[in-house]
Formats: sequence, structure tokens, C-alpha cells
Amino acid sequence: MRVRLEDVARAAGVSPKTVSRVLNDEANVTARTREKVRAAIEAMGYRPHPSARSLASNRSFLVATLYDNPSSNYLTEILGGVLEACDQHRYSMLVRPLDVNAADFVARVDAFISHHRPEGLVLTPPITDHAALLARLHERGVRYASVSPIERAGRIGAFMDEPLAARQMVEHLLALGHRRIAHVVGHPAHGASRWRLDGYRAALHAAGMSCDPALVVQGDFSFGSGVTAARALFSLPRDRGPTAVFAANDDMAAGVIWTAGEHGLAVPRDVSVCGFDDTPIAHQIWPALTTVHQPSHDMGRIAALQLLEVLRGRGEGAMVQVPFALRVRESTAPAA
Amino acid sequence: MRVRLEDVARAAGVSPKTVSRVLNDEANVTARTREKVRAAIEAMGYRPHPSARSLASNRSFLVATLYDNPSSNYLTEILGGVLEACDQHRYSMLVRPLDVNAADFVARVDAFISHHRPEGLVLTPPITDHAALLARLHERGVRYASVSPIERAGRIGAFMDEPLAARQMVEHLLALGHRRIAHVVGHPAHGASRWRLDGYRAALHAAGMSCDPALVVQGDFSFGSGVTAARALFSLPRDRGPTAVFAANDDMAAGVIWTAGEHGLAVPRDVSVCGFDDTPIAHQIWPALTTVHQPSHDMGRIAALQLLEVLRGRGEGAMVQVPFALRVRESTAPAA
DNA sequence: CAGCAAATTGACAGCGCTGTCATCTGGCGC
DNA sequence: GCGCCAGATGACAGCGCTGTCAATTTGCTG
Repeated sequence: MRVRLEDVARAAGVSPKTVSRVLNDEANVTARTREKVRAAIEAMGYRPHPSARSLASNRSFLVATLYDNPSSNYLTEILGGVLEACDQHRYSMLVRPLDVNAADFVARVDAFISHHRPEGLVLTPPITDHAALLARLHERGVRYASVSPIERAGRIGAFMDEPLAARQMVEHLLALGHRRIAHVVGHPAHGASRWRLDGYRAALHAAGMSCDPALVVQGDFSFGSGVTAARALFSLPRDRGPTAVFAANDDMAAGVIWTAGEHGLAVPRDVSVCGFDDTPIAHQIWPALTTVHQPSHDMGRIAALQLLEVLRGRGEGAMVQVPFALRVRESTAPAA
Repeated sequence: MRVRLEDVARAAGVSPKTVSRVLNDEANVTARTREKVRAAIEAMGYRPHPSARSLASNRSFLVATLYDNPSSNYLTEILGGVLEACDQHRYSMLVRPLDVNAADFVARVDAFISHHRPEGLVLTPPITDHAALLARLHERGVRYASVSPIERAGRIGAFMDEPLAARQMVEHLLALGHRRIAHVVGHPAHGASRWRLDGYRAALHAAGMSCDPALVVQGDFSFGSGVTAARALFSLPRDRGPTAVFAANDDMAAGVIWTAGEHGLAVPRDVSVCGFDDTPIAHQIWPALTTVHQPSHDMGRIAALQLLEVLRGRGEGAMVQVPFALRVRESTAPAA
């Protein structure tokens, strides 16, 4: 049988409850006692039993990350960040893929929570803005943090100034002399789509330019939608078509580059293309993609830390802004 | 307070222990009693408390998936499969990213196990073949299943006939009339690298051809290593260089295609390129990549099911072979 | 140095379930 | 019709920890 808290207590010459206090960083333990207990724990290689802790304290020490996101790179980054935060506070992390469009979406999350009883959730787009789910979570009193939610008021988590990033991306194209700049919009359900479109418009507007509706094409963040959008753009009459395309994410940008080849256009000589997110595909295509680097790992980590702050009763949590960075690579060049 | 087992027992007019038996599918309960209890559970929406179960039965109902794999697509697929299997048997899944090259690799896994106490592990390449870790797991009596391990003897999990898949891929190139076929080898630590090289050699050998050492270049599964390898290949004298390149995975194949552009070679007109794995990048590049589809989700699921069979005392588990499929797309064409 | 409040420590019960073992029940042979 | 056995059910303790509250010690103040 492995070493229990009681064994440590005996070895340290204190009561089990005192060992428990040391373990949980509770107040009202003298430094001397604390040290004595720490030494005993160390010497005996003691590890608290998570289930016993959980049962006695009525806490699960579990955080669950909910997602319905086709981008596994983004996801892996976020999960890694959340995991890092959980490890730091000795919480475990559960993951839960979901179909946000399923009729029983809320019921499924409900069942998941009832079964696993996580203390809190980390929500990722587009789950961050599912009104019915949020209502249900409030109803059940389940705490959560959000990564890049559309509505930030009264929420905790992490976000980036996406409109500004998109605007700077477009300003980069403007500085290269491009005047007919197209935008491939992302999936309507994601707040990011709106922000990036707003940033695109803001940049054009600030440059005193109007926004040609023919150059704004709807996509859905997938490679295929980038292809479809680009086919429409590259079929425009030469003098009305784009000299640069700003796609709302890297996958669509890759689709645009793919389609440029299909239409005999060289990137960046004939057309500049840029994306958003800096996923691995950005430097796995040719030419390497100019894009916006989004610190996904950090966003996951920071969102989880806000949640943990609340769960551990250490504070209120906050909606933390994280910095972005433009990554200028080979897919953008001066306008011909 | 939520409904407990005791409440269900009272409602069903049986003892708590009997409800427990029904819950755990134990023998020696009459069909009538079982039904009565099931009805009560259903009516009251009862959910067993995982921690209490775990504490009393000295089982954690936890499976952990260990990985150190740069490919997030592969990983996401595997994790999804393992999760599906765990859900099916009401187990929870933990994930653990690791650095297999870290000096304290085994110690870290050790600590992880001590802390979380999973009942079993699902190992993914290259962790599947870390001798020191496997030794430690046997020593501690920790059960595990493996996805695509190098050494299959006495192991449980899932695998694919990789040499055969690689061979068929090369036979596809031979059928297109290619004679100077290069191979970019994968990371030396992964068994897949060896199998794919073996399949490559077997195909050439079966066609009565010798294997030109200058056409076999070492890579490490990364996009960049594909670029480096391709630069070496495309710098060979025209009559000794390859007309087709078989890269051991899709990322390297993408790197090869990237480099072809750099060298003014059109794919597939001047050179055919194919990969392995059928990751999303395969149809996110231009031209779309001919590759081998690997059912990663199923492999994760099946490996986990073998493990669960053992953990639940329902059997011995097995090393299950899963089928592959050639996906012929646009990156391969008849030799000029 | 007595007297008191605050800080520290400990005793004890119980979290919700399952393992063990005792008890009960029904069906069968003679 | 009785005894017996296997199968079905239940009583009870306890898994390893923490919450509550009581007991004890410490540190001050006048």
C-alpha cells in the first residue's frame, strides 16, 4: 500500500489535519511546522490521492476544454496552454470535442458536466458565443473562461486586438502600393470574421479609400472556401480584380495561393496574398505566407489561469489582452 | 444536494449494494431487479460520483494518452479516437505532451502517473518504443496500448501494414513509368521511417531495379527537412536526378513541392511527388498530394479499446491491423 | 505576572461509493 | 414434504482525505 497522509502525519509528529493544511497552503500553520511537514512529505515521496481529496472537499480539481474547431493546430496550441496552467495548479484537464450545430448540443454539454463534474470550463470559438449554452452554464453555476469571445463584457479569459491586427495587415499591403485589395471573410459564426473585416475596412477608410463590395467575398475559414472565393476574385475583369488578397485565416490564404496557380497568376509577382493566425501551413506553402501571429498557446494558458484564479478563490479573473505580431514573409510584394 | 446511490436504492426498494451491482454490470442480479433499478436511475437522473467510485474501488477510470509528436493533425485524430473509446466505457481521458529527449523523460512520466494514477496509457510514436519507459511501466505494472509501435511482439494496440503501403505507393510511380525514384526518409527514431524505406526498397527490388543510394536522402518528417532533401536531389545532374520523389510523410512532400518551385520544376510535369499520411496539408497545397491515407482516428480508438478490454478484465487485448488506402491526386503523373 | 484574544493544532465525522462476507430465497432431488 | 445448494440480496466497514469545531498554545497588554 502506498503512503497516505496519515503516515506522513505520524512521521512528522503532527495530526493528519495539519498535513492537509500544509498540502493546501492554508493559513495558520507556523513556518516551523510547515517545514517539518514538507520535509516528511518529501522524504516519503507522498502524493495526495486525487479521488479522496475530491470526495472529501467536494471539488473535482478538473477543468474541461470545450471545442468545435476544425483547425487542429490552433486547438493543439490552445490545449497545450490550458494544460500548462492546469499543471501549475495541480488541476487535471479534460478535453471535449463537440458539434455546436447538433440539436442536442446544450444537452450534451450538460451530460458531460454531470458526468465528469469539472469545476470550470475553458471555451474556445465558436462555443464562446453560444447563447443557449452560456445561459445554461449560468443557470447551473458553472464557471468558465473564454478564448476570443465575441462579447467580452463581464467575461474572463484572453483576447487579442484583432481589428487592429487586421488593420495593420492591410496597411502593410497599402504601404506596398496595393490599391485593389480583396478580403476573404471568415465563417460567420466566428467573431474573428467580423473583427478582421472591420480592421480591413478601417484601414481602407483611414487611407481615404472606398471599399469595393466585389472585392469582399464570403468564406468559412476552410481551404476550399478560399479556393472558391479566389476563383470569383480572379475571374473579375483584369482592371477590376485584386492585386492583393487578405484572407481572414491562413487556410483560406493557402487556398487563394493554390487558385492563383490554377489561374496562371504568380504569387507575389502578380498578386500578393496574406493570411491570419500563423499556423504551420504559413511556412509549409510556397511562397511562405505573410500573416499575423496569434499567441494561441499563451491565450489558452492565460484564459485557464483566469479561470483557476476564480476556482481557487484567489480573485475575480479578468479578460486579458495579449499582443500580436505581423509576420511578413514571401507572399506579399510591392504592387506591379 | 444531488441524488446519491442511496436515494436510488430507497426509490427502487433495494439495498445500495444492489444498485451498485446494476451500475457495474455485475452478475447475480435478477432481470426483474435490474430493470427496477435501471428505471429508478433513469427517473431520478442519477449519475455516480466518479471520485467516490474511484476511492472505494481503488480504480481511477482514467486513461492517459502520451505524445511527443509535432503533427497536430495526426495527434488530434488519435486523441479523438481514444476519447471515443473512453466515452464508450465511461472512462475519462487525460492528455500528456512530453519531450522524449529530455533527460528526465522517464521521471516525468513516473511523476505524472503517481499524481494522476491513470489505469492505463495509450502510447503514440515515438514514445511507443522508448525502452527505458517501457521497462519502467512493466516494473510499475502500468498497462498500456501502443499506436504503430516498432516492436509489436507481445504488445496490444493498433498498426498498419506500412511497408506494404509504401510499396504500393512506389509501385504506383513505377506504373506511371518512373525509373529514377527518390525517397526522403523520415525521422530515425520513428519506426514508420524504416517501414516506408523498406517498402520503397521492396518495390524497386520486385521490379528488378537497384536502389541508387544518391536517391535516398535522410529527413526528419519536418517540412524544412523535405526542403533540404529536395535541394540535394534537384542539384543532381539532370540524367541522374529523380523524376519522382516519394517522401515518407506529407509535410516533407510539401517541402519537396516547395523546393521544386524554387528550382523551376513543375509538379507533376517535371517531377512527380507523393507523401504519406493524408494530413490536411495534402489537399491544401497545389497540386494536391498523392499520398497514403492512414486511419488515425480509428487507430487511436482501436488501440484504446484494446487497453480498455484489459483494464475492464474483459480480455487480453490484441495488436490489431487496420487497413490503409492509396489516395491518388494531382501531384503524380506519367514520367515525361 | 495575570488575563485575554488570536493563532495554531487536533479530534472526529463523513464525503459516496464498493469489497467482503453474512443472510436470505427459491428450486430441486429424494 | 424436507433438506440442501446455488444464486440473489443486504449489512457494514472503510477507501484517504477535508470541514467543522473544540482544545490548546502563543503573544500581548496593563
